[in-house]
Order: sequence, then C-alpha cells, then structure tokens
Amino acid sequence: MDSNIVTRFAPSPTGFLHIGGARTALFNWLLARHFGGKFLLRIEDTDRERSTRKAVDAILDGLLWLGINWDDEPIFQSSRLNYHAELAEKLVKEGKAYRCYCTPDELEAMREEAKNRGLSPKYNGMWRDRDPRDAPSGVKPVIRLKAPLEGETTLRDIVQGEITVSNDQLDDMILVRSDGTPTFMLSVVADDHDMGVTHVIRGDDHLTNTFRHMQIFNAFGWNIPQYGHIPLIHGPDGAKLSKRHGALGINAYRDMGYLPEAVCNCLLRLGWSHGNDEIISRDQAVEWFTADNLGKSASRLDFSKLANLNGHYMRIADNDRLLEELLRIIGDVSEERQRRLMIGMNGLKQRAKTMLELRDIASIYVDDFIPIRIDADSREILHKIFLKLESIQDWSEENLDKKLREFSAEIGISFGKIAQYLRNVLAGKKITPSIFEMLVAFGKNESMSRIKAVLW
RNA sequence: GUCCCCUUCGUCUAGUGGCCUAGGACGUCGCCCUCUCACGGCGAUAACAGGGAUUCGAAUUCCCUAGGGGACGCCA
Repeated sequence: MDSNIVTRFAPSPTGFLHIGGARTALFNWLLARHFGGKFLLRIEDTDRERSTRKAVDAILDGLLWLGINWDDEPIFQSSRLNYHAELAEKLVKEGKAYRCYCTPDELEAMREEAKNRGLSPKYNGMWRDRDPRDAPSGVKPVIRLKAPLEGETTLRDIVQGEITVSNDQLDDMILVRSDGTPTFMLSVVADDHDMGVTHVIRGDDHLTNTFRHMQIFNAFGWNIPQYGHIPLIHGPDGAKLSKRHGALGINAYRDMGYLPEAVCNCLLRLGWSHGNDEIISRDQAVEWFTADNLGKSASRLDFSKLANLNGHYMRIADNDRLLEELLRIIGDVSEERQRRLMIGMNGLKQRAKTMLELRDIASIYVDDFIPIRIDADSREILHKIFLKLESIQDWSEENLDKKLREFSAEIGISFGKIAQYLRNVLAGKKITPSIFEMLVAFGKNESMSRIKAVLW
C-alpha cells in the first residue's frame, strides 16, 4: 500500500447516514489519509424510486459534521447508467454475457426447485447456451453474466482472511434489467474500476456480493480491488441495529448532545484497536490506522462509553466553541448572560457528559432569577453573609475563597454550611459549580441583588 | 433449506505457542480529595462458549458441537 491508494464510500441515498455507514466512511477515510491516498464519494442513487435529494444532503452533512472530507466531486451513479449498459452489451458481444427471457414465474419455480433439491435458490442457466432465435416475442430480456460453472473463487480479504466459495454457489447474475438499466452489481464494479478504487472497506453484509463483483471484474479483465469486510454494528441487545435502538441518523447524535470527535473516537474503537489506547485524536488515528488491526467480530454500540468519551472531549474543548454550540441549542441569550456562561464555562463543562447536560447545568446562568423562601434562622445567617460579601472589594475567586473561610471561622459556622446557603440562594439549586465561581460569574452586583431579593 | 462469517470480563477490546495465576477502557461498587455535584486519584468486581486433537507447553493451531450474525431479488 502506498500513496496511490484510492478508497471510497458509496452510500445509497435512501435514508440518513446511520452509525454503521459513518463508521465505514471513517475507516475508508482513515485508510486513505494514513497512506496519503484519495478518499472518494459515490452516491449510489440508481434506485430512483427511493433515492432523494434530501437523503443525499443528510449524508453529506453528516460526513462533514464528523470531519470526513472527500476528494474530487462526488459521483452520482445515476449519471452513468447508459455507459454501464453499454459495457454489458460489450460482454454480450464477447460471449461473456447473454440475454435471458425468463419470466418472474419461471424464476420463482427454479428457486423453488433448487430449494427442494437442497441447493441454494438460484437461476439454472436456462438461456445460457440457448439460441437467441428461440426468444419468445414480446418478452424484454435481461442480460446475465456467464459465470464460471466449475472451480472456486477465493477472496483474500484484508480483514477476514482467505475465503473460498465454490462457483456452483453463484448463479448467472443479472447485469442489465429488462428495462435496460444496469444493476447494482454491474454499476459498482464499473464505477470502482473507473474511479481507480484500490481498497474497499465495507460491511460484511456485502461479503457474498464480493464474489459476484470479482466475477464481473474478471469478465472485463480488470484489476480487482483489495476488500476488507468489517462486521456490522449491533444494537445494545445484540440484535441487528434497527430503528428501535441505534439505527439513528448521525444528526440524531448531534441532537443528543454528542461532539463529533467523541462519536468518531467511539466508532473508531468499535472494531479497530491500537493496543490499549482508548482516547485517540484524529491526527493520532490517521497516523495509526491501517487495516491490520480491524476486528472480525460484531460489536455493540455502548452509549455509556460514548458519554464518557464525550465528557472527555467536552472538558478539553475550547470554551467559545462550547458556548457557540450551546447557543445553537438554547437560542440566543443576552450579552450579560453570555458573559456569565463564558466565565463559568470551565466549571460547567466538567460537570456535563453531553451538550444537553451542559444546557441543563448552564441554566443557572441563563434562567431568570426566582428568589427562594427561607426561614428566620437562615435569614439571620444569610444577613451576616450579605454584610460580609458587601465589604469585599477584590471580587476574585481566590479572595472570595479566603475571605469567606475566614468569616466562617469568625462566626463559628462551618464553611460547608455557608456554601450551602449561598449555593441555594444564588442558583436556587442544590447542585451547582463552586460558589466562588458562581459569585464571580454573576458579578458582585448581581450576586448581592440576588441575596437581597431573598432577604427582603 | 444452501453457502459464508463470528465467539476473551455486563460492554468495547489487548493478546498471533511459553512474558497470561489473561492486560486496558467503559459500567458497577468501595475509599480518598472536597463548599454540593462533577473532575481527579486509589482499589475491588468480572471473561478465554463446550468437547476433543496437536504440542514439553494452547486464549493463541486443527477438528467437532452449540450459540450468534450475514447472504441467497429485474434492492442497493
């Protein structure tokens, strides 16, 4: 492998970019970046019924959000349909493919028969060597590949190792439909060849397709790319990912408050490892990633691990970036409140595992103040605290800390008690960042007026 | 039904014949730190699916069984 490697991600735009697709894209991207090659994008929109522009946008946005960029312009497979059909025609001329006039009913009967005989359900080659002059009139034919009948096909998969399948397991697949449009099998092969793709990492649900793809490559006499089939990601219950659990669009993860670098890191560790390393930056991943350490067994997405990773990336994230992202979630707030958020961000971000949690904790700096009610004893102590605070000029965390601890010793009330009063009065909550941080974030004026509002 | 793949703590994984009385991370549970909550630190918990074979020696190689997954369309 060298800098000439070309990888690709080829989603079909029939829905959003789900977590499995995102991981496939990430692996291909990393492989290309690691070796200084190219990462290309191909939109497989040949199923006109189900493909939508909206889905294309969702996929592109999702990739961009994850920081996965692609080289060259994305290729839309639909624009190459005629060309693909011509290629098939060429194979027919060369005797490597043929027209088949079977009806759906006949095909159904064949599969049924094969099944009854204990074989895998497949086409029986009925028109393979039949004279085209026997063609029934009025039936539009499909074009099928003359696949080898004997021998076996061996795939040297860069993840799964050597896999051999007997050729009699594979039937003469359809290359061109009766309406003249090429099938996925043909289009993928032709496009991968034309795009110069050298390495394909994809889900192992494609494993059996790969043997078919190889036969088509061979029919054309083209070089076959290196394949690496990675296991699918399963839901938390071990079953196939479905809408119920993790099969959400990547945008859903953003909505749940995850940072893209956390999602990437989590995805990267699902099926790939580098010794005992867990937290792996993007640059580090590019440096370390090769197909050698890809795992062969299926894995599940663990949200608590994602959350842990996300907490880490939030803690090391720039405060202004977090503020920007927070404002995106809660909408715009006054300058004064933004100022408080920025001052308090260090304390806020280490208490949140997701942006949503950050939003909740940050509410103390954003929500309108509602004075709590206190009893007479508390009022007396709070009044003393009020007078003390009023006398403090240097409104810094260090000085407030020093002065309030001295004060605690003077009046013989534990510092914990004092902190508890202040916390409750300033924020109206029992769980908050440090009281000094809040005092500074609110500023002396606001802090004093909040205490006043409770006292009187 | 046929073919293919997979199987180490609850989860993600390290491990490529001796360094493994199996390591790390998340989770969980304790303790410490401490103005609450977090963060951080320390510790505990917990796994080689089962059975054969090869070998002086097997989580690591081979075979069988079981369980799980995937593929068998004029979808991609």
